[in-house]
Amino acid sequence: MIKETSSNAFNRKFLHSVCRINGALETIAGRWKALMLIHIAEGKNRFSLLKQVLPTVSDQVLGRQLRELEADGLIGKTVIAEVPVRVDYHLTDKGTAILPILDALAEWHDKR
Amino acid sequence: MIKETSSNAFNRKFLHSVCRINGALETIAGRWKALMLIHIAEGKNRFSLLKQVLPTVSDQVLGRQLRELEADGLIGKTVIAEVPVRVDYHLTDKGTAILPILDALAEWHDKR
DNA sequence: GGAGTTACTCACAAAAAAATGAGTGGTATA
DNA sequence: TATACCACTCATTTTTTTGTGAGTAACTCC
Repeated sequence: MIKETSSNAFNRKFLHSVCRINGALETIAGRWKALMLIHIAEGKNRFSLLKQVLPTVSDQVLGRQLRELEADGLIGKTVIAEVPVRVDYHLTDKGTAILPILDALAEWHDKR
Repeated sequence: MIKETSSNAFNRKFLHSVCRINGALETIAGRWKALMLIHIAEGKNRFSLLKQVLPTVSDQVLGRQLRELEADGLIGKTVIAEVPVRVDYHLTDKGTAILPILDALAEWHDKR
């Protein structure tokens, strides 16, 4: 049973309506997403390659975060009919555009 | 009973160790924090003023996020012995430095 | 004495995010 | 036939985050 009026969902919508920052933060705040974007940019652009560099992420979370990044337009995917199937991910323009902001965040974090 | 080795906590530490972005995101990803920072910058710098502009936030969450922002060095507080007691918040240098990054995020979010 | 103001805090409940363990389908190699 | 690879997906549990409702202290005004 879904409560349409749960405060939680209501508050999320409220925040989206008053400020776009919340939308932006939601698309990149998934625990592994920032690192996934960076790795994809550097050529670790497949499910199994990402698992190598993020060894402790669970399959399910990795799969879901890939789907979400795709749905939010930060990455695209190409299915290559090799054997076994191979799927390559790449950053879209929007995905590429977030990288300098992530850098800025990292630098900011070192401030005193 | 606390599991020191829960994957959840382990993964968080792992991410912090490999990339500062995750630390930065954690400090600002609380649902209300970005907006709180902006309002404090604009003079809505007290508990009750923040409640006015964020009417649906709960007292507990507002209080906790203020504590966290303070612990992370983004805001400072001044207790003024009026009656009733009054507490003013202000952005630190670090808190001020995040504002342009938040703006950049908002702009980025509008990209196609 | 009772109500109101400010700035919280606490125990608890609900919702969301992340993790676990197993399973799918196609192909190819031992 | 059995095992392995790749790229997932599912049902379920665990952990974290957010929200609810009530309560606190100190003081003032009626």
